[in-house]
Amino acid sequence: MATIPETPSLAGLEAKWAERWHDQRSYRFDRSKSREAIYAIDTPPPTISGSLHLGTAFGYIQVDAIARFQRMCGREVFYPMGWDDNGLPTERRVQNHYGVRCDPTVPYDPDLVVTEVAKGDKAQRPISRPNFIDLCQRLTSEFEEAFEQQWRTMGLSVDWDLTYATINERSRRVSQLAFLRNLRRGEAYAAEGPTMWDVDFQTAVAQAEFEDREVNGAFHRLAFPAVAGGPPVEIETTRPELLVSCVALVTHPDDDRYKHLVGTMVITPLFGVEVPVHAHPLAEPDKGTGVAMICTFGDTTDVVWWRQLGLPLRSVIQRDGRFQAETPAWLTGAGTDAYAELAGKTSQQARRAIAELLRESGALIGEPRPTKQQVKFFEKGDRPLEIVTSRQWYIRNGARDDKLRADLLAAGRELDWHPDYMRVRYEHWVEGLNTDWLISRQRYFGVPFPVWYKIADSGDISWDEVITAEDASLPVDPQADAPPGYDESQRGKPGGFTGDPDIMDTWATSSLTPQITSGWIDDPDLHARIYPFDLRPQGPEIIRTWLFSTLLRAHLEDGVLPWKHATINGWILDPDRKKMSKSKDNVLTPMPLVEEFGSDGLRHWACRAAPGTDTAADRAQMRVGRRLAVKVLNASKFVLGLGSEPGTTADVTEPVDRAMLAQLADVVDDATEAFRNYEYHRALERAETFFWKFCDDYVELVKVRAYHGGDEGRSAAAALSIALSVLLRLFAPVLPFVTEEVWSWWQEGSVHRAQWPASSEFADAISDADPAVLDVAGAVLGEVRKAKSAQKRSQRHEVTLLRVQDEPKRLAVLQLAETDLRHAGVVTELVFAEGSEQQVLVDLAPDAPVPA
RNA sequence: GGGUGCAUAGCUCAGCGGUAGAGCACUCGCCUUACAAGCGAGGGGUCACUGGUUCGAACCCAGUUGCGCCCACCA
Repeated sequence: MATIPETPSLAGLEAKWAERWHDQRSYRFDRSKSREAIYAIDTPPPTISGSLHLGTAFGYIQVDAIARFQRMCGREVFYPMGWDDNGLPTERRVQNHYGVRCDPTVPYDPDLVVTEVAKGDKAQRPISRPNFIDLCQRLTSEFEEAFEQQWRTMGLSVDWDLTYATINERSRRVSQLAFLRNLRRGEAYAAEGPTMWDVDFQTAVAQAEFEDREVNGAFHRLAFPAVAGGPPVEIETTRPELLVSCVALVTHPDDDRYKHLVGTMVITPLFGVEVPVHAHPLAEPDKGTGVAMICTFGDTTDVVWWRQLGLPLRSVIQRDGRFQAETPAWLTGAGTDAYAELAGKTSQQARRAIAELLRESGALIGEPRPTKQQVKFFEKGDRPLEIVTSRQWYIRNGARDDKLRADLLAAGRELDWHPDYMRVRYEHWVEGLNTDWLISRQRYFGVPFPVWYKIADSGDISWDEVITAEDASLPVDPQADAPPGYDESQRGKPGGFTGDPDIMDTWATSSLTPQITSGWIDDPDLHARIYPFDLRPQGPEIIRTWLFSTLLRAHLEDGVLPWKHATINGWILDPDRKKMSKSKDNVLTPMPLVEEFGSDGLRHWACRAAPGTDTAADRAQMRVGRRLAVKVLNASKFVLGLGSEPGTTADVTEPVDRAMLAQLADVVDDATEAFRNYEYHRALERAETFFWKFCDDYVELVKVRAYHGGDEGRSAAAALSIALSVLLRLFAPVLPFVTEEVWSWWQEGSVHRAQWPASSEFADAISDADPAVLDVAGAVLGEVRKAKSAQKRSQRHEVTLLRVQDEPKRLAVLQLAETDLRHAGVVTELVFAEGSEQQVLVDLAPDAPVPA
């Protein structure tokens, strides 16, 4: 047992205890426990970057408080930590960090040397795919170490032997096996079709990764001559450059203005292509002229029309976002000349060019009218998404399967959400799904699809002849490994094979975090002990991605819910209540705040916020936490400095002491109930309010008696030490450092492995206790303090006469605390008088003569 | 446009049927043998607005306004 320092301090507590917890494996998961005795958390793997964001820390600290509570309740907590190092963010970071880019045609260079490049240096040298992946792994492992250090400093009670990375071998194996099983059951499939495409990253993008942004556009009004003569048909478009891809016009079937046109042919301006006019209910009479141009493809509605009306495919935009160089086959004559002006241009460039051509030709009616429009972007992208035709892998998600959709909605209702209203976001997402989940990405750093394709004797790839990897061989890299029954010499040869070039979307891996961490494939014993998990904590913005996709994979694989509870944390706002974001340059990182307020101060701030509630990054609130931690140190020093050995409940005989413990019993019951319901903030609030009252009123009342010893003094000392033990444990989940420090002064072992307090521990010290004693005495003491303050006297100033008038019943209660009240108020004479209402009269002694 | 959450002291937030709360900030005091990085006291609020339910509403219901977020919206 350590000695109590003369002046206790928070300085150095993080370093001291984080190291000791690590060395002693304080939070090691004991896998010998049975399922009922285990609490399993499906920890979110934070995206690896240079430093943690304060918002990330905010959410993880709340989860840690829950984990610590469950551990103290006697459950073995399975609390892993993952690193999301998979996918695009890492690729982009490697590109910028080392000034390289992946070029699969470059051969592997085993001696490649790269160095960090200066910021803003945009030059990127091409390197091979294996070299590129090496760099991704090198960079992420550096960041992982830094992250772990920061988390430990903030006191996360993670078992650091249970870390995982979304790109490591186990994750690749689990991802590939789950995919193959989806494929066998018909839940995964490949399809060729129009796909939302990012022209910069040159990859397909899934519905969940779209976001709308407002951009400046312009309506161009165009005239289409009718083949049969008569007035031309006018349309409005914001994408005139797609005129070359126009395959039809469309109008609403009930629009009387245009009914006569349906079934007729018109001619595209400039390009001279004859296209039909169709009727379709998705055409909106009040948009533009009421007649829309259908192109392959300008937007998702075009895709619907194209499918339902059986229109031809006339795409010209390539995967790099540029108009193809060759003149499209459907153009002749003047159309060929017009196209020459567009070939090789980007959409933006083509738009300007075509507007000029249209103006010259007279097909443009009036000038383009500027407008603001909402356009779909890849959330990480810089240019609008285009729609290109490509072959992609999908997993069924209920978008086109009513039974599956209904099952997933039912699963969402079965899950316990904290707060409950977050469930609605999930339901809306599932109800609004309109495409299956696109899981393939045309990128490099990620989990490859474990499939190959046969190459026909003609040399053509037979995309329908899929060769799948054997389960036991996983993980495989089809770019490096030959499929079963083939050898490497047959790669790319007629009669041979070719590997699938794509990788899986990062969510296709992270949707399997429960399977990855639980040992689904390679550790069935562990899997049985922790799966399904108890808790999935996460942010609100990834309900539609991570939460939904995890639930989907578990449903498809096992037909079960992967966890019982989901907690959704709130956002961190800057002090002006604006959402923090990098673009606003108002992002705070946690470590400087830890420096200033201590980890306990930061944790206190995070745990004062209700689950799911957006919270301002308020330094004043963190200072409050720091103050509380300091107070815990000092109050503990006082209690433990009373000298005697810790008292027992039998020593607590005085009414004031019993009243305090009776009130504490209620606090313990309430805090326990709150924590069980994931309301860590209520538990903290209850404990904290009690603690300050305990310090200000109870300790002040009994201090002198405790010093004096005897039976009465022993009663106070015992009550104080019982209360301290309980309070330290109540605070332990939120203030792990200061509580552990104090615990180490007088107890064996860690407070974080101590039993969560129960009021039954001191039940025999509070039987027949009247909790009002403390309140009544505290109120009178308050009157004494007020009188001294009003007369600008020290609180140690003598009260020559204290006269309390009150109802007999309250007087009787007050008399139980008479001696303590005399000591605390420095009262010489105390008089009680019965009366109908409370009146307190305080006579202060005249100022003492100044000693000569 | 649909959904959802929020609106309580100058600020940040608890409270969610039973006499309006905390911290910060502000004012005035106090070296008081746990703590001056402390302690005591004080001022400060039609609980957004309008109706309703109730003996009683900050709290429940309906509507209104403002703010945030999610989804839809590319002619």
